Amino acid sequence: MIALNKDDLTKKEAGSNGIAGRVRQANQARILAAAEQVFAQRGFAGATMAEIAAAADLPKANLHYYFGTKEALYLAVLEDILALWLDATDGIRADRHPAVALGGYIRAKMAHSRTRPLASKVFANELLHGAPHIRPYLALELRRRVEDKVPVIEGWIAQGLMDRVDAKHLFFSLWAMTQTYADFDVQIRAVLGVATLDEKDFSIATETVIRLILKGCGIALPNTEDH
Amino acid sequence: MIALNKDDLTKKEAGSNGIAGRVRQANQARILAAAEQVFAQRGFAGATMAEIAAAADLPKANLHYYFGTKEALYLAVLEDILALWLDATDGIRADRHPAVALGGYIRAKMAHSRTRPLASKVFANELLHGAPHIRPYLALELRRRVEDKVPVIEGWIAQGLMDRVDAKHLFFSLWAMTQTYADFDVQIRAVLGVATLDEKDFSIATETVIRLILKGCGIALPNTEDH
DNA sequence: GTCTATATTCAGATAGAC
DNA sequence: GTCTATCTGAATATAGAC
Repeated sequence: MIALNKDDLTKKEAGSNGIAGRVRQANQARILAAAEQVFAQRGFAGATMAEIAAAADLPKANLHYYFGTKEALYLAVLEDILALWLDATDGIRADRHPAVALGGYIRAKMAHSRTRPLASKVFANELLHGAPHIRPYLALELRRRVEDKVPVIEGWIAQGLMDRVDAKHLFFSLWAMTQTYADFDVQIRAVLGVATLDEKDFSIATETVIRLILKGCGIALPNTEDH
Repeated sequence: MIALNKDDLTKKEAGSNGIAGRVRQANQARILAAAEQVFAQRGFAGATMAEIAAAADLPKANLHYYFGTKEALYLAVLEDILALWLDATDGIRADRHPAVALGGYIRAKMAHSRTRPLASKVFANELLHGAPHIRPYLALELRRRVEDKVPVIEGWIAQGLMDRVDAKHLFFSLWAMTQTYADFDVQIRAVLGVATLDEKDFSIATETVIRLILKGCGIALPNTEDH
């Protein structure tokens, strides 16, 4: 399919944004997906451009052409992940009952661990080694996001909807309990004696975490069943 | 202090186990400590023998003389950590009240995160990348250890001392909640807005986790205050 | 825009002097 | 037993043909 029709060429700057732009987008997406996989498995230092190129089924020089350096490619992967990361907290709002909001948050984070384990691992690896590439982001964006949610939790406490629990440490526990199923899945699989974590394993995990957290925070089920 | 007195030489095989043996032990310990630090910060792939040597304040060739290869040194570090790891579960026994046993376990794991964060990070990094060096250990020793503790939890449930909670997933949550304070401390420090986690931070963290877990499992305080 | 062939850098490992 | 100097292999990056 090398031939291209007229419609494709009607786009402005067709030479770089038309067909070629599509090839570019497709190649970049393939490289990013391959890079996420290799960085998740090997870490930043352990990953090689050759392995990423092989996973993307493209020549090595292609990666440098699109992303310049290994570090720039890594940053591009991290950026995708970070955008994804913050969205999950959206459901934590003062107008919701804490059982619905926190239960939904746990479900979302667990679904995340199941569907995007590689993203979680890349992020975990970055944190584990002191977050050299995203420290500013943590201190600004993540911190602000948590600061936004703390008053919501404290509002629920003031309304008597839950116990007096330190909101920030509650988040640390939530992140840890849910992300461990992606980051440290080898350990979980070894203890459970299974080759892979299936839907049922995640279902039990999700219900266990929700139960521990909701009951642990003294949150009763809401009257209306609107979740 | 090159000269050595007669007493030192009276030891059997003095040449390799006497003074020299002590130097050997001291050097090996220094190398292991330096290696733990560098492996924790950089991961296995990111760590270099040169950096470990610099941290140990010894020439690079010395490391190869004592441990042969980088991988052998890494395995020696992991072995030390693994021995330490299993001991913490010792307090989980059927003859204890779950509030005492699990509360004590959480305290022990939290103390661990505070005093040996580097060990925790080396272990976390190994798990994160699929545990290539310790997979057999996980499937045998760790799994057996958990299998030993599951009946203890289920005994407490049968006695009505706690809710019906999946014992294995309870362990996954406990490990995650406590180790996150060592492994992902950058994230926690960023959100809390502090440069280092001090005793007070760990105190709040410990009480929060104990509260969440004990209440989350429906565990009431025991009658006798023997902890 | 794409890719082969190569330059450069750097880390793991060791030979051999002390 | 210890360490300097060096070898060897591998990985990032790029020059230049197509």
